[in-house]
Amino acid sequence: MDTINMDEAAYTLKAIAHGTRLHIISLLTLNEELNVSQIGTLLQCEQSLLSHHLTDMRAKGILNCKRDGKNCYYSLKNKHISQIIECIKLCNCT
Amino acid sequence: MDTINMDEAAYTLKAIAHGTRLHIISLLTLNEELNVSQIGTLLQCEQSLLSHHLTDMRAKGILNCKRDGKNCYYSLKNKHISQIIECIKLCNCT
DNA sequence: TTATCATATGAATATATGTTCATATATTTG
DNA sequence: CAAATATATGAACATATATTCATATGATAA
Repeated sequence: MDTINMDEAAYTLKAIAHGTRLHIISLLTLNEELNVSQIGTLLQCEQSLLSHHLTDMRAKGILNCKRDGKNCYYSLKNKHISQIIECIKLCNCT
Repeated sequence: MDTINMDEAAYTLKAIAHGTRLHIISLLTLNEELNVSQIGTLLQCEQSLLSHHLTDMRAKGILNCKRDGKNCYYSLKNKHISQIIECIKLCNCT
């Protein structure tokens, strides 16, 4: 309940409060890991923009990244994050 | 999983992705309803700023408001929203 | 070893969000 | 009705976030 925790929670929420980013989380909930091109194709998102999103989400502790040859595979750092989407949908359906 | 739902979810998330706003939700999780002055005291938040937050959260469907005399009592429109704080804390503790 | 593919980076710009301050409105009380 | 109290509003400003574009880096293959 203290302010500091709320700010930390807000920091994480801000990192995901965006349609494209939630979509990325959704894809990585279903797929364990995907490379940037795969995500780009699935999301119809331009390369550079997607890269910025991924880099930022990684910097903020939402995603993991591992390189394999030319490709970079992203995955969820903590799967609990997926629940947020479910939770919000419940809120939006009232 | 479709984009439109993600944008809707993002809209709601953006409305709460802020330390003060999460704190408001936390207070209203514990208290059912509180008036603006009470929230202001508990949060140590300046009147006008708090009012902007409350008005916006109301406009975006997070809060309900009912006037009783000079006071306005705010409450959560959908209690599911409280879970988000729990959920995020789990994510931040890894 | 250069051409190609996958991804990242940085600067510029556009847009959205948060904060402050002054002032307005609504309600109650004297 | 005038004063006091509770809350809201709007404009100005500050700051953060998103998007685009050009270019860089890293890795593989020809």
